[in-house]
Amino acid sequence: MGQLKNTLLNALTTDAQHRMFPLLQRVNLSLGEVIYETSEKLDYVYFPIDSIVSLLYVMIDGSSAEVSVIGNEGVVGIAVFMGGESTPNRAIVQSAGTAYRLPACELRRQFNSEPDMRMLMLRYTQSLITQTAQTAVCNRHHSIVQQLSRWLLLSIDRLPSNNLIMTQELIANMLGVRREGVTEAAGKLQKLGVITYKRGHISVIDRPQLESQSCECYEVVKREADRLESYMEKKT
Amino acid sequence: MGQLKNTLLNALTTDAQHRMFPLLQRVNLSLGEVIYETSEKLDYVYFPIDSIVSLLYVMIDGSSAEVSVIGNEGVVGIAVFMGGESTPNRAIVQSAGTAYRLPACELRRQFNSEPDMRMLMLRYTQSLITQTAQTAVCNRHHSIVQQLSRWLLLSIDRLPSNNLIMTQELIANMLGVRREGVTEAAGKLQKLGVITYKRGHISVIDRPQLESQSCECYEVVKREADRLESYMEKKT
DNA sequence: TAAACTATGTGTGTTAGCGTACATATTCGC
DNA sequence: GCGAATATGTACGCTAACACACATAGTTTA
Repeated sequence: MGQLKNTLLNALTTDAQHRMFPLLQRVNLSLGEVIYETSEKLDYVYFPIDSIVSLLYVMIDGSSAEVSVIGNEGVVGIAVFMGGESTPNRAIVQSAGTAYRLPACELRRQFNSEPDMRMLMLRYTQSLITQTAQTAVCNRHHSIVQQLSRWLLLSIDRLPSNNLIMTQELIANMLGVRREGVTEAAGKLQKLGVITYKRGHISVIDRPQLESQSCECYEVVKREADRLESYMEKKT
Repeated sequence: MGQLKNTLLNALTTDAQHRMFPLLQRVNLSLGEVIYETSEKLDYVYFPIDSIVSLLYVMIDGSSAEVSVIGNEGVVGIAVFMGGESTPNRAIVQSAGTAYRLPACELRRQFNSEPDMRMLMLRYTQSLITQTAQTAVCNRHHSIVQQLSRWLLLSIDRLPSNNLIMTQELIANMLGVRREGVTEAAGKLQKLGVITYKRGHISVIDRPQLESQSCECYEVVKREADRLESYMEKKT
């Protein structure tokens, strides 16, 4: 079995990959597409390849905040095997691209019957929890510049290049701040020579400096994700 | 088997309870006790009876924030079965009381071998994730009064009475705000006749009004926890 | 190429929460 | 009961982010 371009799928045993492959469907995800809505029952799960999906909590008054980001290191739809079947959040495509789609029932079946598959999914879930928890702390303590930096790092880590297609308005929705706040923060980063941007396009040109502008939250999440991923070396 | 006074243990099949009971040890947890430290390997898990445990993320500079609360509806130490063995947070006793303690390896064993046990633990984990995520949103958008109200509700839901033993200093650590901010917010709630407090003791005297002072976050988390709990009706 | 739309920039006043400093009140140890 | 330790109250200036208003600059459509 060749590279499946998604860390979780790659970590499966060759056997499991063979079982899985015929069930996977490659689909395109377009920017802004809502994969599932708050409390909606999930019919499919998605393993991003080069797309990024954000999990957003949306309040009654419409204000929102991202609680986690999922790229080719993960899977969208953990509620399927966690037993709840839905979650009170929205999953929205933050960066257009492709993903493998799998019927929810198939994942659930394999999760229940295959211990390896289960461990894989649970370890990933734990790293997702860490990300969410760190977001909570970050929202409490850090400035918009720090959070924007963290967010950009999380994004480019999940993309093949350092460019992302994303308006400041959308970033503001993710971070749960005003669009003007993002304009200001992005302006600062640009003045520092860390990024350049123009109308819907952002390029990171100095990653080390971006890391230094970010808070420790990025590092904590990354380190924990790496630690958990290191358990998941491929077996055959 | 009588009532075990912890929702999760109660939801086990009678068989499972019989297996479990000899392994459980009733322990006292004192206020402020650290159950486990950041990235510390877990030797035991704890099922609170009338105690409350907070999961805190602590930053390098010492500032902190609570990401979830665990009472007799849950278990402290999910990392044991999620596969990571540790998490980058601290678990600290927020309200003194008792808990059942179980060796980590026992829980892990039963989690892997007993599908019922597994589903139970995973559903609970999902509700914990919801709580963490909602905390992230709440930290972003809501005032100290709202957050304090939410926090008080979460606490008294897990206690037998409406009184809690807790200094404003500790609450401030949980919420990740200044102690003075808590003093001010608590003063407002007292002036409104919602709570009374004196030196380390807080009493909720008008719960409905406390709910109206809180943000929607409390409701969202509670509803989701109830939904997930409703799956876990005891089987025999 | 003009008009409509979308994205970004900028300014002004407001406010919640912060940091700091210190005062007062309550409880504990001896 | 007295001093030390701990908990709470209050005040002042400061700052980041807010809400709102509007200007400018690209991009799409007709």
